[in-house]
Amino acid sequence: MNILGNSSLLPLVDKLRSIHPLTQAEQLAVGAMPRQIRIVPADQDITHDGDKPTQSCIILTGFVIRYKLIGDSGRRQIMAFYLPGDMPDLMSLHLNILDSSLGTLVASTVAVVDHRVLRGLAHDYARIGDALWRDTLIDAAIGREWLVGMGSRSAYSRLAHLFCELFQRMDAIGLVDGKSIRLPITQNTMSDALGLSAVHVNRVVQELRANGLIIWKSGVLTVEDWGGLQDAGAFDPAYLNIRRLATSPEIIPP
Amino acid sequence: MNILGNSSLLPLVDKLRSIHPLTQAEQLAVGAMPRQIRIVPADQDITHDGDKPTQSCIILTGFVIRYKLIGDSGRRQIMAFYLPGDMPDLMSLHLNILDSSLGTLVASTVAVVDHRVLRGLAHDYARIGDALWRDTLIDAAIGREWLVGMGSRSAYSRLAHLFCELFQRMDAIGLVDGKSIRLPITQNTMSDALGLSAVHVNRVVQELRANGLIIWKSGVLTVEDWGGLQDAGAFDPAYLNIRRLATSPEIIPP
DNA sequence: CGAAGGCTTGATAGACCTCAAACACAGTGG
DNA sequence: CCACTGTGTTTGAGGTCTATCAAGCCTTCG
Repeated sequence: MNILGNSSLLPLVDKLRSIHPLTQAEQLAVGAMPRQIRIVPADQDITHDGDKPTQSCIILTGFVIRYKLIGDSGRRQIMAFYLPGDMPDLMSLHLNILDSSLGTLVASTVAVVDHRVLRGLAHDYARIGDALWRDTLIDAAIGREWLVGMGSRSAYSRLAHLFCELFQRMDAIGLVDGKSIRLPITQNTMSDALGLSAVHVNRVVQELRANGLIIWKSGVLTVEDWGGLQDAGAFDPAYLNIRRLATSPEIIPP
Repeated sequence: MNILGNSSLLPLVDKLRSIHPLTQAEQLAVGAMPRQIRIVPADQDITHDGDKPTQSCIILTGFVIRYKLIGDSGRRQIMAFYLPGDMPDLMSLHLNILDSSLGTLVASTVAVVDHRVLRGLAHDYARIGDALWRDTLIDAAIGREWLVGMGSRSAYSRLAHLFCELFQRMDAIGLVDGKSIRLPITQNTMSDALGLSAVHVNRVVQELRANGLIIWKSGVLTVEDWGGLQDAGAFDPAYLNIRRLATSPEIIPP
C-alpha cells in the first residue's frame, strides 16, 4: 500500500460509475482533480456542525459517520455511515452551513477538494455534475429509508436492515469477502445510529445470532442467512440506486 | 381566485428566491416554464412509490405529504410535508425510480413540468440549476432533522418540533396570520409522521395545550408561546436554510 | 337528524430504557 | 510472562414511555 495508491481517487470514480454512467474522458477528469490527502486517526472529526466549508472530502479508506450531538444529554445521533468512494459533505457545495459533523470510526484517508474544482468539473462535464447531484440524492434516499425504519420498525428489524444496507454498499465497492465484511463498529456506535440503548442493541444482536442470521465478532460481520436477514429487516435494496457495473466498455447515450 | 392566478408559478419563484438569489431574468424564466395545471382532490396520490416519472410537480396551493406504506400493517410513515412553492419530487430528475409516494391532505393545485424543461432551464441558467439542487439538499436536511428527532427526542418534544418547523416554513411563504397557521391535518396524520400512535399524539397535544404553548382546533394552529414551544422541541431553524428576502432589488454577484 | 369521522378517555400490555455489576479481551508496563 | 487497565460485551432487575384495545363523546355535514 504505497503513497500513490493511497492518494488515488479511484474509489470515487468507481462509486460514481456505480450510480451513473461516465465516459472514459469523464472518469479521467474525475480522477485528475487536484486534491489534498489527509490521514485522519480514529474517533476524530473531519468537519464540525456549524462549519462553513469551502471544500468537500472523499473517503478513500476507512469508515466515517455523520452525526449530531443531542443537546446536553451527551448522546449523539448518527445519521449516516460513509464508505470509501463516498463524498459525505458534498452537500456543502450548495448548503453553506453544515447541520451535522463528520467523524471517523477508524483511521481513514480522505481526499479534500476545493468547491471551485467541483463546480468547474460540473460545469465542464454536465454528466459529472449530474452524477454528483445524483449522489447527494441517493444520500438523501438512504436517510429517508432510515427515517422510515425509525418510525415504523422494531429494534430487531432496524438492526437487520442496517446490516443489510452496509453489506450491500460494501458489496457495491468490492469490499465483501465471501459472506463477510469488516465492520469496525461497536455495539455502542450501533445504538447511536439506531436510536436505541447499547444494552438493547446487545440483546437484539444476540437474537439475530440465535436465529442463525449473522455472526458478528471482533469487527467482522458474517451473514449466515442473507434471505432471513433481508426478511427480518424488510430490506429492499432499490433505494440504494446501485447500477450493476458493466465489465465491458459502456455505451453511453450522448 | 381566478384561473390565471391559480396557474401562476409565483409560489415557486418566491420559494426559490427564499433559498437562493435569482436575477430578474432568472425569475422570469422560472415563471415562464411550460407546465400543466392539475387540481388534485384531498387524500389522493400525485405520484406512487415505484413510479418512473418524466416530470416533476410544484405545489401551488394545498398541502402534500411524502409517505411510504409499511409492509402489511396498513400503517404509513410520512417522511415530509410540502407546502405551496415546494417541488416534492424534484429528486426524480436524477433518481429514476421513486422510493415513496406523494399524496394530498387537502384539495391542492399542482403544476407539472417536464424534466426536459427543468434540465434545459438548469443548463441555460446555472444559478437556477444551483437553486434547484439546493432545494433538494434542503429537503434532505429537513429529513435529517426528522431522523434526529425520531432517534433521540420524546414524543412531546418531537411534536413541538414539528409544529415549529411547519410554522416557520409557513412564515417563509407568507402564510402566517398573526400567531396562527392553517393546519388541515388530523391527529392521525400527525401520528403517521411522528411514528407514534394516534392515541398518544392526542395525549401529547393535550399536554402542549395544558402548558399554554399552543391552541389547535378545527384546522388552525395558534402558537401561544413561541419561545416555550421552541424550547420544548429543541428547535433551531438553521437547518431550514431560509434566507431573509430582500424587499428591494438584490445585488447578485456574477 | 342521523351518520361518519375525528377526538378523548381508561385500562392493560409490551418494547425499550436505566442502573448496576460481572465478564471477556486486547494492549501496556513491570 | 503476568498483573493491570480500559474498553467493549453480557446479564439481571426494575421502571418508563408508548402501543393496543375498547368505548364514549363531539363536531361536521349531508
